[in-house]
Amino acid sequence: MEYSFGERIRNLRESKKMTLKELSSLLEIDTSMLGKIEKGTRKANVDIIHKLAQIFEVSESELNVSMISDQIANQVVKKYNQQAQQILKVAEEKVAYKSKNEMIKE
Amino acid sequence: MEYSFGERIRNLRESKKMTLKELSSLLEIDTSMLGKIEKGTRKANVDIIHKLAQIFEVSESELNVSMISDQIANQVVKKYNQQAQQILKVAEEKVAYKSKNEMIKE
DNA sequence: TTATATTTGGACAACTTCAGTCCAAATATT
DNA sequence: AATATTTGGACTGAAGTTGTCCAAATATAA
Repeated sequence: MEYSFGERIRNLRESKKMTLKELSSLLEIDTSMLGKIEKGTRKANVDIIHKLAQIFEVSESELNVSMISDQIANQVVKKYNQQAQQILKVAEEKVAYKSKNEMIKE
Repeated sequence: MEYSFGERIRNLRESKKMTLKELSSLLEIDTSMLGKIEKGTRKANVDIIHKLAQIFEVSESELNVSMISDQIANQVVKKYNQQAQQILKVAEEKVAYKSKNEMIKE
C-alpha cells in the first residue's frame, strides 16, 4: 500500500538527512507548518508541492494526486464512515460520465 | 446513469406536482435556498436530507450518498480536472485500506 | 396581452473553516 | 547535561459557506 502523502514526504526528507528546519527553509514556510503537513493536519499548496517535486526529483502531478486523494479519503471517512466507499465509488462514476461528455461537447 | 442529486430532487418534487414554495415550506427553508439545492449551488444539511427522505419516501442514506458523491465529483473535477479520476481511484483504495485496518484494530 | 405564479440568481451578513506563524513543551541526539 | 529537533496549542487574518432577501426573468393562466 502506498504511503500517505505526509509519510511520503517525511521519508523523502529523512532519506536525504534533512531536518524540518532545513527543508522548511527551502520551502519558505515555518518549521511547524512543514511538521503539520507531514502529519496531515495542514495541506501543502501548489507552490509547496512544486518545490517538493523539484527538491526530491519526483513527479509533481503524482505528489498532487497523493495529497489530494489523502485529503478526500480522510474527509469522507471522518464524516460518512460507513458510506465512505460507496460515496467514492459513485463519485468516480460521475466523474467518468462527466469526462466522457466533455469530449463529446467540445 | 444516475441523476445528480439536484435533478433527482427536482424530479421528485415535480412528480408530486409541488412548487418550490410548497416544498421549501415543508423543509422550513427559503424558496431560493431550495432552488439552489436543486441547481447544486448550495448543499442540503442532514436535516433537509432527512425531511426529503420522509416526504418522498426514499432512503435517507441513499439520498445522502447521492448528494455527497455529487459534491466530491464536482469539487475534484473543478480543481484537478485531468487528474480527477486518478485521485478518486487512489482515495478509494485508501478508504478500503483504512476500513480493513479498523476491523483489525478494534 | 395582461395578470399572477414560479423560478432564478446577485448581494449581503453571520458564521465557520483554514492557513500559516509564534512559542513553549516534549522528545531525541550528542 | 547541553543542544538540536519535533510537536502541538493558541491565535489572527483570509477565504469560504450558509441561508435570506429581493428584484429580475420566465412560465402559466385569464
